[in-house]
This record gives sequence, C-alpha cells and structure tokens, in this order.
Amino acid sequence: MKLSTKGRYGLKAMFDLAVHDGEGPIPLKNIAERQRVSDHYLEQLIAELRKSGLVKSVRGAQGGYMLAHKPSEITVGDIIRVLEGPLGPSDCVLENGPIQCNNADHCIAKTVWEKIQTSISDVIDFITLQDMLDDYKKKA
Amino acid sequence: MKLSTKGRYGLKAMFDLAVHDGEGPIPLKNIAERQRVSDHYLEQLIAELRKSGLVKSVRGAQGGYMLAHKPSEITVGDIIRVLEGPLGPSDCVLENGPIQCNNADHCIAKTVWEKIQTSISDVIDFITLQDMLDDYKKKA
DNA sequence: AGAATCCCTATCATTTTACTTGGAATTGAA
DNA sequence: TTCAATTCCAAGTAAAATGATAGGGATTCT
Repeated sequence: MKLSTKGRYGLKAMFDLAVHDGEGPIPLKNIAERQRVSDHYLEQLIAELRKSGLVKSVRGAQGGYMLAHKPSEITVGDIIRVLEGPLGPSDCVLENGPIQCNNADHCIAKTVWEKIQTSISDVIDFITLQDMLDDYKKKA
Repeated sequence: MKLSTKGRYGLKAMFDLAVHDGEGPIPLKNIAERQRVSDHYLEQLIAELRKSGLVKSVRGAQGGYMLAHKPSEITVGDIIRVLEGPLGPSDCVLENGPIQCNNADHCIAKTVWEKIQTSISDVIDFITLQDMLDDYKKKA
C-alpha cells in the first residue's frame, strides 16, 4: 500500500514546475537536481505527464518543461493517476474498468475496498498544486 | 497503490473465520476452498495472523483456526497492518518509524502523503469484522 | 557550428509477488 | 495403536514490477 517512486517523484517534479510557473521553460536537469532524483529516470516520468497533457515542453537549447495549466487546475490526483495507473486497493474496485472476482455479488471485502478508494480519491482530487504552493509560502 | 494479495486474501480469510465464529476450529482447507485461494499460500498468511495474535490454532485432526477475539474487537486495519506492514503512501510518513528524506523540513509533498495516510487509517481502523458481518447479513 | 536540451528505445540488476514443494510434528478417531 | 487429518516450518522459484542506466537521434538557441 505504498506509492512507487513514479508517483512520488512525479508529484515533486510537478510541484517544482508550479513553484517556477511563469518563468518560461524549466530544464529537466534543474528539476532533477533540486528534487535529487535521477534525471534520466525523471525524463521517463515527465514524458508520461507530457503525453497526458499535464505539462508542455519546449525543445532545443533553452528549452524545458512548463505546466500546461494553472496550478489551481491541476490536482494531485491528476498526477498520481497518470503515473501510477488507475487507483484502487483491489482490482475489483479499479477506477476505470474494475475486474470482477468470481463471487463479486456477495463479496463483503469489496465494500471495504470501495470505502478505502473513496477516501483516497477525496483527498487527492481535492488538493491542487496551488494549494501546495500556498502551504509552501505559508511555511517560508 | 494497490494492496497485495496478502492483505486481500487475509481479510477474506478473517471474514470467513468471523462468519464461522463459535463453531470451533475451522480447517484452513475449508477457508481456502470457500475463498478460492491457494491453501498453501494462505497457510503462510494465516501463520502471520496467528503470530500477531489475531487468530488461534488447534493442531491435529479436527483442528483448524479460530478468531482470537470477538469480531467486534478486530478491525480491518489490524489485519492489513499485520500482512502488509506499516501503512503509508511514502516512506517519510510510515506509521512506525518514518524514514526522513533529505529535505524533510520543507517537503510539501509530505503533507499530501500525511493526508492520504490519515484518510486510509480513518477507514480501516473504523471497520470491524462485526461491521462486515452485519453488512453481510443485511445483504442476504 | 556547437551546445543545450528534449525525445525515444532498449537493457538490466534487484526486489517483490505469489505462489509451489516437501516434509515434520501433533492429535483425534477407528 | 495406527492412521488420517491437520497445523507448522523451511526452501525454492517463475514472473512481474521497480528503479534505474545507456546510448543516441532530433530540435533549437546562440
């Protein structure tokens, strides 16, 4: 029941982009250095974020990455779902296309998984990058 | 962000024991058959549940397993924590002994992980096997 | 022209997962 | 007292996931 580094590094990188929002393209190398993660690995993660439309890229020298939307319009859930796949503690409650087990009708565990999933969604879909920025500024 | 089969099979097995609570020792084989999981694999899981004091065992012929406490005194959280280890979406918010990252002081992601963890704990520590039994009877 | 940067594909070591195998020890019942 | 049912225990193992690394092509600014 842990997120992989994908989700964790990904959120850090996206928050980094939010901090530098409006400063033009941010090179991946800078993000990787600040967040202390392998830049080649982060490249793979940010590629997925780009393909899913959460970040924009500018190629060539002086290029880099930018948020594709305002920080207030990107939730933690958006990021985590792209990188970790559909959410859900069990396959039978997977967000898009649950896989039913053989005794789905009277599986009581399922209702437990549903409650867990709902509670996680409620948290991650509610927090935006802007919220994190506000927290950050309050701390500093 | 999924539970492994340990947590999932484990909860099913414990619920099965709850359904048959008071009927004396239930052989592992029966549980495995009803829940359709490998009995040898379930054996390993139930061994951990026994060592942690959630179930009792009776050896020999006509032996089997029983809940060590009343269904109302065993929560889903008790079971999942035994089988999945300490809860937490990231190492820096692990329940017992978090591992701090290098910039823990101003890591904003951490507050997100904390909120996720709290919401999961709130769910799984609140639901008991008795609650699941009540749900089950209501459905049938 | 050249440096900086994104983009893409492949490979790989390690760990985790989800079992399987094989058998020893215990105990109720015939 | 024997036998079958059962728990208990220790290894082994195939497949997948994780967390990278390696190498090079394409693009664009200076």
